Amino acid sequence: MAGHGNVVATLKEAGYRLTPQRVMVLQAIAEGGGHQTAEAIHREVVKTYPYLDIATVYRILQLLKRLHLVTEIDLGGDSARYEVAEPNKHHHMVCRVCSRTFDLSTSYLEELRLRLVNEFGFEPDLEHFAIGGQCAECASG
Amino acid sequence: MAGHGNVVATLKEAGYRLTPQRVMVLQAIAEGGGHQTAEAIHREVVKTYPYLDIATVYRILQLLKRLHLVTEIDLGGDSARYEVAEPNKHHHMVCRVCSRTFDLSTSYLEELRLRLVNEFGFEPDLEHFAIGGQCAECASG
DNA sequence: CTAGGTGCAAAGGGTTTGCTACAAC
DNA sequence: GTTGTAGCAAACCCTTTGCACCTAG
Repeated sequence: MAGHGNVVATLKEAGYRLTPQRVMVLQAIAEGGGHQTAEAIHREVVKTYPYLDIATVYRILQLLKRLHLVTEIDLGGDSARYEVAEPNKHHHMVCRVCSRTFDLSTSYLEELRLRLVNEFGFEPDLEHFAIGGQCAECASG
Repeated sequence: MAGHGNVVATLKEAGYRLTPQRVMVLQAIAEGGGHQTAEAIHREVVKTYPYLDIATVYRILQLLKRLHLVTEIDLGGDSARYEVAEPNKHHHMVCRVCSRTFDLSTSYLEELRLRLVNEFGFEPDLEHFAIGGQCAECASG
């Protein structure tokens, strides 16, 4: 897998250490494909490194979230799920007043999508999505 | 407040008892206005009836949810919030294959709205919302 | 009367935190 | 050598559950 160089670079630039645990967690998220729970990630890594603690997984996930390397999807009921962040994929919020557009990470709509699929079996088209509304500046001004 | 008759009727029809606790919880939700947590509801009722247990609040909320009298909104991070269900207000899912439309409770988009407001200060226009996609039947058929 | 509901207390599950030893740099 | 991290265990928070008593119908 290429692209891991980015992760390493991002970690180092931010002054974080590249530990085996972080590499393994990152691999597990990437290889797992979809949206995985912290527990699933832990279960996967433990196969090859039995000492990894679930608390460490949570700390790493927080870190990766903060660095925008992974995205958290949390529907409330069960545990949160994590996926590799795809920086290019996003939707838009369009202000009806000033017409400016703001990026909106796919994860926001991913939560909605997951619920529609799970609860209704309805697979929404969310490819080119834009939400109209009023931005913070125009609302306060 | 009129409309409480509906609630009483719904409870009785379903074979449930009308207890003071249920009335008080329902009142607290209605009067609280927005989306309240179980703890906030409990805090409110306890002012006039100090014996109400938080577990009872949760049990009543589950019941009201099951009867579609209140709606649960759960963003994952903090505790779930509850609001009176407004049966008339809903959005639509439109199947791109069969063109049928399916009702979508406002609570689904309410979660999205809350996140956009909280995290970006962006107030989305979600009045007449329709989501395109493919329904369960057309996806399996 | 009698099923269903409440209060109390304790358990549960996911997530976070304090601390000491350890490893990346 | 420093300082951030991992492992461990315990705490945390919200929510659920078991059980004996009580109350709405």
